[in-house]
Amino acid sequence: MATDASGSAGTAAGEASVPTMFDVARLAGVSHQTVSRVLNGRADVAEATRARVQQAIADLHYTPSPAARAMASRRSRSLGLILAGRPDYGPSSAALEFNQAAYAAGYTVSQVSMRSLQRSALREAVRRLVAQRVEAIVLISGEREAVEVVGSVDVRVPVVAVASEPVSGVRRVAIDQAAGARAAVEHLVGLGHREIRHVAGPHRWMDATERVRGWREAMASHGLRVAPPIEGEWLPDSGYAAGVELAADATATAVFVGNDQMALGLLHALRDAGRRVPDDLSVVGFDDEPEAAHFAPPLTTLRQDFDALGRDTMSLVAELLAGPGASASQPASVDDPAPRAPSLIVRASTAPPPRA
Amino acid sequence: MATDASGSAGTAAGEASVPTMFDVARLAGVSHQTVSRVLNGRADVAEATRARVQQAIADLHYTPSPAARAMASRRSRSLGLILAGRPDYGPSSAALEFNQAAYAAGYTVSQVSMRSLQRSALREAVRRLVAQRVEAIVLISGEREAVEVVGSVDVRVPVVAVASEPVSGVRRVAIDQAAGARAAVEHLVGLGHREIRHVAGPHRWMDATERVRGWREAMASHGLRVAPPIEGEWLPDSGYAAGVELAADATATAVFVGNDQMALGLLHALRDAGRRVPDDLSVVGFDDEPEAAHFAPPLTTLRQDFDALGRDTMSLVAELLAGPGASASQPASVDDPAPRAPSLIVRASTAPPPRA
DNA sequence: GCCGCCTGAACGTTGTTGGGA
DNA sequence: TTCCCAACAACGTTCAGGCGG
Repeated sequence: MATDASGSAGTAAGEASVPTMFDVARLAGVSHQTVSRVLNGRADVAEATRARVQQAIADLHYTPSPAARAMASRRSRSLGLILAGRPDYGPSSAALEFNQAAYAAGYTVSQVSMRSLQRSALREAVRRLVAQRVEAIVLISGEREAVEVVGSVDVRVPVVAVASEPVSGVRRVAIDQAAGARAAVEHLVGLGHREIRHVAGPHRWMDATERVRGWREAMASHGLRVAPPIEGEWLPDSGYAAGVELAADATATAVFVGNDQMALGLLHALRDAGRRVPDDLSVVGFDDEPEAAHFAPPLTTLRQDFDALGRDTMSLVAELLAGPGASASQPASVDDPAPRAPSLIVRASTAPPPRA
Repeated sequence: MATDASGSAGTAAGEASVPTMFDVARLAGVSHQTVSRVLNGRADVAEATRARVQQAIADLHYTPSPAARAMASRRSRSLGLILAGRPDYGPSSAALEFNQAAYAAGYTVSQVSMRSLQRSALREAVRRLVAQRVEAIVLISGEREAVEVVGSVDVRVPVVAVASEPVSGVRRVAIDQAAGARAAVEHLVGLGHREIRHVAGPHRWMDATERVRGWREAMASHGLRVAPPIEGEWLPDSGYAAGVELAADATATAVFVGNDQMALGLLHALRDAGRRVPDDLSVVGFDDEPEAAHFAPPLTTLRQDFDALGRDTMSLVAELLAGPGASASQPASVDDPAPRAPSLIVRASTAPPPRA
């Protein structure tokens, strides 16, 4: 009954090596092929046999070798995730949620992180991921150039990026940054503000550009004067610098700041300059990081749902992988998901402008 | 000259499939085995042959299949990283740096992230990583239980965790939390404070426990009264709650807070209660997250070098993998690295106590 | 007899038959 | 028949041997 010629894995003297299908097959009294069918849930296996095999698998603590499986099936069941940039609240959250979704979907994600964007390093990372035979590549990085570089490498797998502007060679998932900016302006205009400044992130970031665009559009739609935005680097220090500049500007009554970190620095500068928020000047941030509710004063800001963003990313990857895989029948016509709009969180940093 | 019986990979009609060693061998006019030696940098290959093979590799854009390589060599060249907990500044930074170091060392890291700690989910993650044949498992999570759970699963690979207390079954890398707490107290005592309170993190976190211990020790060494610590949940909100409590305590002149986020909430509560910092009360934080320098007032805090922590983690993994691998000659006597001490960053939230 | 190269056999799976109750 | 299962051949590497110059 025991298969004879096959059972080679004869557990040598030294290390108790990892059991193989053959070990399971021998223990269950079937062929290795039957074990394979049980593992892959194929239909034609007798219930009794299936149970016997399962038992043997459990007894031996057998787990199939992903390497062998990948080789034979020509599928790695793994995804590549590139994280380029500072480990900020937003990207970290999105990456976490993406990882979780990928894990739930049975994929392994091999992640490569880099603190700064260097074209060659980024290209190299993509190539390495492709060499690892990942089935798709995901990029989380706000910098336009990063997305362009990754999109420009010739890979034979889907590339998905978190990006608020279209980029060739890349499928996108995004949050509607311009809508958030518009909401900020509408809120301030509703309070009676007319001189609304903007402290932007670096223009090489797509989100920064989009927020500027939304701010401009909303200002124009109300016929308001659009002063040139002040550009910062996302960090509190550059927010401080912008605050120094704005404290000297007697005409401004409100500021829409590109993110919460800069808003924090800006509040600091205004405090140092003796300008009161929101009495003298209203401030709106962007992101709603956990700290924002406790700034001085608590910050009115736009919350981005980074968790949903991460999940959307995995959903798109899954569709892309399912679509063209079936055959040529499916035209792989998967659309990028619609961007979600940020939601306005009103706190104490905004109020009607001071009476002139 | 061309090998005949072997060159099977005959590029079928449809998809241009990935080239194999045989394709390279055929193009270079050598055997597949010679290609392998070139790839692995073996000695006995003539220089001219080597060059020819390299050329063929480049021409075909050949990259070896990691699956096949793993199967034949019985090494996956991959590491497992588990991230359990909120995506805070510290863990995110350490993970980023670890990833980078692993990448530089030629390892693939397959990362699984989970927002909260559930024993079964954590065990499952470990098992899945083991099933993937990772060569080591790294855990980044401050919660004691997480480390214990991961350490308790019977895996046949090294397990390394970021942990400030010893845990069985786990190699450790850490920052000296108690030393940081002592430094905080010394700083405050040096300013003349005697009634120094502590707002701790949840005691299920090792770091929280260690900071309490350091605070106690330092207080005792100065013969100071040790009031029971207030326990929070690391978040700004719980810092606010602690602040409310402390604002009512007329005897306290200084607070050492378990992390910067809670310190922020605490500052907020004190402000709301009309207590001035540092005039009425001094505040010290922990972590030095990027925001801390712009709190109101800028926060005196203890900086942890999370980047170094991440690198140390990878270094330990590398040693562990190199050690026992060679043979039984090396007793695998690799020590855990010495914990690094946090450094005190003095800002505006601390000052001498008000004159009584 | 030493270098340089090749042949043959694993490694542990998944497809694809074809044959036995 | 209608299921179920076994044998055989990939998949793309690395590792022992061996055989020419």
